[in-house]
This record gives sequence, C-alpha cells and structure tokens, in this order.
Amino acid sequence: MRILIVEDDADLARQLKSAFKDAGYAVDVAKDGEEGHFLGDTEPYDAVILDLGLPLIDGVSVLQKWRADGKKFPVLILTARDQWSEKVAGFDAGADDYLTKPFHVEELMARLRALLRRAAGHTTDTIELGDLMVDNRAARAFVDGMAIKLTSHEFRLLSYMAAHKGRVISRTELVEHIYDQDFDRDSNTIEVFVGRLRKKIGTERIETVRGLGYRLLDPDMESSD
Amino acid sequence: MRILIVEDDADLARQLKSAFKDAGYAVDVAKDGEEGHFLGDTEPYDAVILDLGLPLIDGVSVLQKWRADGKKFPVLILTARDQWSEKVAGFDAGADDYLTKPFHVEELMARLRALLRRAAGHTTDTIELGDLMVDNRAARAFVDGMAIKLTSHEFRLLSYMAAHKGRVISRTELVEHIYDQDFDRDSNTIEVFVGRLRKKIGTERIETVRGLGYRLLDPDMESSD
DNA sequence: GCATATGTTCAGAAACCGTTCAGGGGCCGA
DNA sequence: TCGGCCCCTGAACGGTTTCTGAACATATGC
Repeated sequence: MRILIVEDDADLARQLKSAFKDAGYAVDVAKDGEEGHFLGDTEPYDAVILDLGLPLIDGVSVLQKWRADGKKFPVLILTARDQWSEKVAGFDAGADDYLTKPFHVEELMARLRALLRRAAGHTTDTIELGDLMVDNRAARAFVDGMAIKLTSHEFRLLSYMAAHKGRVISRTELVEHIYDQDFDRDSNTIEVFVGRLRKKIGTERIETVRGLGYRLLDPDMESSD
Repeated sequence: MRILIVEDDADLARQLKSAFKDAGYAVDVAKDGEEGHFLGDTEPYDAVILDLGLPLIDGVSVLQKWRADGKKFPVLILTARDQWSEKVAGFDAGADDYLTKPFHVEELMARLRALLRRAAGHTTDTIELGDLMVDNRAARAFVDGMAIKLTSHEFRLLSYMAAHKGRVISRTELVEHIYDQDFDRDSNTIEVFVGRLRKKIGTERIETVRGLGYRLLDPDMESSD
C-alpha cells in the first residue's frame, strides 16, 4: 500500500514516514500544498494524510481540487486543536476522517488501516483466498493454517494483490504501490518477488497474464469468469 | 502497559503514580479534566483511572468525549462516597469499573489488572507461553517454574508483548506503551531491551520480523512454520 | 524456430538488527 | 550527605538478511 503524507512540519513528517514505513507502507512526503497537490494528482496513492495548515496552497483547497479531478483515494486530514471550522470545511471538501493535532502515531495508523479497509470493501484485517489467508494487521500470511515467512516486500506484494484478488494487476501498478517515488522501473524486481512469493504460497496461486500482469486467484470465485 | 491517571488531588496522584510505577507500569498523570481529556485523546493508553470530581471539565464529560471519539481503553472511575448519581452517570458514559474513595491502593491495582486482563482477553493475571509464564500481578516472570530477574523496563516489554502474543509489534508501538510521555524516539533502546530479554527468557522466544518489528511466539499456537 | 515475455539464479550493495560498552542518573544504604 | 550500585540510554561497530539489477534460462505465441 502506498500513501502520501502532506505535512509541512519536517519533524512530524519524518516521524510519520518512518512509522508508516515500519508498518509496511510505501510512503511519499510533500512539504507544501503545491507539491502535495501535484503528487496526489499524478501518483496512484491508496490513501492520503493531509495537514490542513500548509504553505502555498491550504489543505482544504488541495482536497477540493483532487475531488474535482475525480480522485477517489481516502483522505485523512490533520487539524490543529480547536480548528473546528477547518475540520468542517475539510469534511465538506471530501475528507474521510480527521485527527486533531497533536495525536498519537498509533491512532493515526489504526484510522488509516480502517480507511484502507473501507476503501477495499472489506470489514476485517484479514483476507481469505481458499486456504490462503492474509492478515494485514499482523503482517502475516497462512497457507492451510500454517504461517509462512515473508519478507516485508514479499508481504506488501501479497497484501496488495490480495486486496485486489481476481483482478489482473500490471507490473507497473505493482511497482507503483509497493515502492515510493524514486525507484528505477527498469528492473525485474517484480518478477523476482513474484517468483519468491510463488515458491512460498504455491506456484499456481498467482496466474501470469502474458503482456498484462499477474492475477491472484481466488478459488471461491472461479468457475465463472 | 501504559496508563493515565486523572486526579486533581496532588498527594493522591503522586502516591498512585509511584505505586503503579513500582508495579511496572508506565504512568502519566493529568491534574484536571482538560489535560486529562487531551492526553487520553492523543496518547495510546492501555487503561485510564479517572477521578470524577475534577477542575475545568468534570470526569463524566471527559469520559463521554473520549467514547464519542471512539476511544476504547478501559476506564476505572473514582468517586467520592455516596455520589451515587455520579457513579451511574459514569457507567452510562462508558466506564468499566469504579471505586469509591477512600480506597486501598492495592484494591485499585487489582481492579485495574482485571480491566487490563479483560481487554486482552484473558481471565487471569498470568499469561503462559509454553514454559514461560508472565505474572502481571507480581510483576515477575518464570521460565520452567524458575523466577527470572527482570528490570522494570524489561518486564514492561515482556508484559506488553505477552498481552499481544503472536502479533507483530512494531518498535514504535513498543516505545509508545513502555515509556511515558517524554521520550526521544531516535534511539535503539528497544533493540537493547529485546536483546537483554532474549538472554533471559531464551533467544528463540522472540522472533524478529525484519522491517516490521518483533513477535512473541506462543508455542501452543505455532503448530506450523 | 524466432522473438519477445517471463522465470531463475546469483552476487554485490544496502538496510536492518544485535551486541557491546561507556557515561550518566537515580536509588539505597551507610 | 556521600558513595556505590544498578539500570537506562545512546552510539559505534559488525554480522546477517533482504533487496536489487543483471545475466542467463525457459516459456509462449506468432
């Protein structure tokens, strides 16, 4: 999962980035409203954390522009204490949740997880595909009830594919959601990771769709198609 | 485990803080309703002790606000003798237990332990993981029936991990529940403590999940792997 | 069977984690 | 009040895992 943090306080931004990276997200940071708006417009984020008090363009305006452009990603806004009017404006502009500063990182993470879950149309932190189970909260996966050991990138890959099970996902899309901005796309890391994942969860679970990408099969939904 | 005490009587607050610290908790104290509400809103406590008679904002209102904001931590309220109506209001507002003043510190500790137990889904004060036993009541741990000597931070670490056994816990989360408010997060103290703990309870009991955090293994649940 | 797309293997690099240790602070006993 | 002891902190260093990118191998479709 890839998220964008728009926050001008450099310390806070760094802290958040590190915490979310620890939790297995790919994280980009924008330091002002303009950069934030640009990134959100051009990169495919799964969720955005948006501070409302920003240099250049204020948060509410950024959010309005995104929504006007048809951007659907969930947005969690950060407001200063007692900025009640801003908070309301934020919701009107299309925010999905808010948190008042100062807040606790853990709470922010929990809320973001909830947003991502809602966005993916799930009600729990776990996704099941036949006898494969992906637990996003514990960052663990099970095959037939047995835990399998995954590295953090392997898990990100699996987690993203599980959130979009049954759909063909292009290499580009995977790269974009697993890595943050600066990454050299001319490499075959995705193939490598898919290979490693297959070795661990069973080759047949990930179908290759030549020329398009990969698909994580959901045994409960096959037959039709 | 990290708790918040909201109590305006300075003497009592100090006494409680010291008692709970001795028992191995990380403790924050708030002196009035406003500060209490703010802390509870922003820090991830495992439980809260809340006096109902408070300056600035009364206890019941504080509690109501927390619950309205979706805070789930267990709350134990302290009431003056014969304030029956307050007590009822407290329960309606979402309290989990109460104690009337004056009380014995020991009873308060016992009730708080019970709340923490329930929150973690246990029925006793001790948690067992194979031949490792964590006794939250006595703040001690045993391996194979033999007591092991743990420093207070070592015990906090173990206790928190035991309450969430089997789950991956990030460094960030550990820091937040083991320390009280002021702590510089850019250090490797967690690694150091994990190292020391491992030396005492056995290296293999704490699994490192690279890039994510640590997991306390429960031999009764591993079956696989 | 050729060309292109995908899979596999591997080694160097980078990130991450464990260990050790010294300095400092707090607590306790003298 | 002073000294000693224990514990905590933060930094440095070294080992290990994981990631990356490339080279080579195999599969697929034309």
